[in-house]
Amino acid sequence: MTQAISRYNVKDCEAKWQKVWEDAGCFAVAAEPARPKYYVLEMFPYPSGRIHMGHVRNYTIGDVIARFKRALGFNVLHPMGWDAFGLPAENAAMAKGVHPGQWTRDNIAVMRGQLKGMGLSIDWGREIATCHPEYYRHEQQMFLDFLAAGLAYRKESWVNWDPVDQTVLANEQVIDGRGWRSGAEVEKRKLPQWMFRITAYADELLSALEDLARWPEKVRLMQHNWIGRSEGARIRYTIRGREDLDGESLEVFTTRPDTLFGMSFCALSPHHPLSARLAEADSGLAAFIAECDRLGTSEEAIETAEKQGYDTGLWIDHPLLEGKRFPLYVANFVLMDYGTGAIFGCPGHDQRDLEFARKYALGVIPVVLPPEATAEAYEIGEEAYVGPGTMINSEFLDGLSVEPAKKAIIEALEAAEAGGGEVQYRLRDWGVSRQRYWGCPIPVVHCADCGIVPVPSDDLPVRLPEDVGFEQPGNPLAHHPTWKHVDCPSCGRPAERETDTFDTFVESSWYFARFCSPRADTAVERAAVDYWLPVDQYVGGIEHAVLHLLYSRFYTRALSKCGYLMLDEPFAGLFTQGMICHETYRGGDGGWLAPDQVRREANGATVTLDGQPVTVGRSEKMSKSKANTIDPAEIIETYGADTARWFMLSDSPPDRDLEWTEAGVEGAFRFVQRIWRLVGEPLGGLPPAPLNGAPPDLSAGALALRRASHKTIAAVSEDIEQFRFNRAVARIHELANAVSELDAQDPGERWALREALEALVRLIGPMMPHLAEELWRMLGHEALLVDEDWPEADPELLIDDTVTVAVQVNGKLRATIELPLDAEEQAAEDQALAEPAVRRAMGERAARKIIVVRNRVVNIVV
RNA sequence: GCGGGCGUGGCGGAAUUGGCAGACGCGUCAGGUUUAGGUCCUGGUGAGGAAACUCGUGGGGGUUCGAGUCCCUCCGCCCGCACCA
Repeated sequence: MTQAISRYNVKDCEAKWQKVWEDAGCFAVAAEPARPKYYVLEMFPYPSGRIHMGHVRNYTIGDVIARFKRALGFNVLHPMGWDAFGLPAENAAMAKGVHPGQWTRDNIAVMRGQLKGMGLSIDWGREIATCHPEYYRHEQQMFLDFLAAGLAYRKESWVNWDPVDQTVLANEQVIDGRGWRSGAEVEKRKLPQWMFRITAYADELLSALEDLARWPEKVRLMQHNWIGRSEGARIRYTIRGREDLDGESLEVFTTRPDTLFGMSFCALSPHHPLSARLAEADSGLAAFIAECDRLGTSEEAIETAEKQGYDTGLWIDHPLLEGKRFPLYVANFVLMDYGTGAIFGCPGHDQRDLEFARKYALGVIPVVLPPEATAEAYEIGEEAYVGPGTMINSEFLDGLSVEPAKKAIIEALEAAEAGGGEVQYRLRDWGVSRQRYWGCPIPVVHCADCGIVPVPSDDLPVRLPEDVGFEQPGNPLAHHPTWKHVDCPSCGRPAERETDTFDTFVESSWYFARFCSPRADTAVERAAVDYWLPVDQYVGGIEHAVLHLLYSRFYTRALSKCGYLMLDEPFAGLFTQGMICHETYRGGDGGWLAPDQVRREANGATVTLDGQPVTVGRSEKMSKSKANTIDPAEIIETYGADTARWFMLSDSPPDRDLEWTEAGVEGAFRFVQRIWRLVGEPLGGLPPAPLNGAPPDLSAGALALRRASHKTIAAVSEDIEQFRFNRAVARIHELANAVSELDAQDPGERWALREALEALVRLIGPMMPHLAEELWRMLGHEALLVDEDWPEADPELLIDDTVTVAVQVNGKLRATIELPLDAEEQAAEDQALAEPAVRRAMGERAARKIIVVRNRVVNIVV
């Protein structure tokens, strides 16, 4: 009854079904308030030119979820767009003379085609590109609203300057002292900047992390640490020693106010305003500050830098001890970015302070006595003591432990009006000004008379000019002959536009909301966002743990404050996928070789195509710099999208790194062909669709296959729900094996075979949609598989009537026995003791104790 | 330094959360069909052993009838943050 069939024609088939889905508008959705919705979103791509393997993995995972939820009956929103502003477009303009806009649009066209070739269940009618004025005009309006709400402001501040990209970077965009994109060592510069007041939400962004139950613990932790909440106290000191400053106060922040009586100095950051003032009259100090600036902020610089200070000659009074005064230094290890930019030093209980005190021969007074130590004998050696203990040498704090001492000292400071309790965050406000062309113009005008004037809403958008040149370094907007010259919207006199553009992370902070009503005249349509948001499942790379994912959480709150949304958290569920890795190769000259420049010889050695030796390196993240990339377009061309998708899901759990191998892809391809034969060959002998109730008196083989089908349905459903695609794949392999094993003879068996094949086809649907659709049609169904409901497992077929139980003697496995499900303990014992291998292992000894775990194990202790 | 994760066959990884370690796949070996095959089918494949068995989840120790799973300790690798007061 089986017959040989031709090979599955991947290319024709995939193109055919993609067209069918598109023509039928299968994935176009509208808000339907009566239906449950599910919003699946993958981080939208930057249009760099071609899709890479990371995209394939990202969009495959998202598409499996989208198709699965759709089959479960949800109204699924699954859109796609382009994060289209950014520096690479400008670099391309400089290198190739193409306009950034043209380059971007060309790339989008190529990549859209590539993504469509993957067979994604995307509502392409909602496609957006952030470089389009219809997108960024709304962003400009949001900025004006933020400005009015006090959420955006302008400030002169020390910034991270990327000398290669010629722009400012936010703190989150500096990795190990280097620009996140250029890799150039970042310099400190003082510039006026537009800032977003993310710190206003520091506490909320922190505490709400606890409720993000469907976010990876790792990401929540990284955000927790990034926000960096510390409880402590602000302490005000009076400055002495110079007439014009005498009586002014200096504020410091500390998390250890309990150690106030152990202080021996205060120190200012080199960037503290007071340092600058003092340096005006002190050339030695000015030189010291310049020296500090010269030392980088790189990891090595910090590790090797010695604690250094400059004695200002000034003194500060102790706030609670009459007549006690301490020297004031400027010190290289005090950060202006954190707290108040000034510290008090307690060498006994802070390692940095101790090193500083030893160097400048300052006092070291222990004020916290470790539990085992005695006050008389206790001294601080090379290590500051930071553990718990009892207060000593501390006036009214003596005898208290650390936490009560903190409370008591804060009360005393408040009473003396010299400070009080305070919470500090490591999080800084988000600097959004970028000195670049290819970004959203910041809609303000600088007027000599009126100052900073927002562009009126009616004049939006402020469009980027198309006619710009990239001949000179710096920002083309600033060099443009006419663009920036405008009349002041307020007084009408000649004024200048702001030439900075927004950080591109601003666009990605609200695109998920725009997708809900992508063609609306307003930024968002309330009914649409109220229905669709939040995103139910977001999928993307871990690299955005504290960038995009933190900015978006802030921005959503800011939009809600300004009336755009009624929502705090944009992403209810988050999944972070692992990277795609590949072996690395180096030739004789040490240069990197691409995978298609090497081959494997029969003896296992790896050589270049002309036989030269190759050093095989470890598997690393695919990157252009190591030449270990594989172009997904070539894979899809050769094997088809289903094979690429299936391989992506097969072996590695999706949150772990995936090792790309040629053998693995070929294995996936063989499975595609195998399923094709498995369904196609017995086709003529199967009962026709639709399949009605099972015939009575099924053979054992038919019943076993039915059980396998339903167990697989249950397991795969659960696995997809839990993102365990690799396990789902294994279960599907098992069902395929079970199908192969049954040689269907009678009508009951043929019935069970059709049931199994239909289950198989429906289960692979989300993962290999083209193959599944083709086979569904071959099985005789008129309707499209994408419109079918997800299969349901029959609970009765999930339970076997017998179970295999392990029999142990003293915990060691000696035999297995078949028992009826839920057999009585006595029956299990009897059967276990009757096993020859068990009797051998027991020898002459009698059972002292028998532990029976029903349906699992019998353990005989002798 | 602080925080987090991981360590299981030749490889990717399973293991119902304390109950048959190695599912499934890749690779490989043997046999077969076709034979131009890199196709397909059958069987084997943690190590040692002829077998009975013994050993085996990074190392060491512990709890337990029973540990990959729990506890202690050490080692290695990866990631995030880092002079944060």
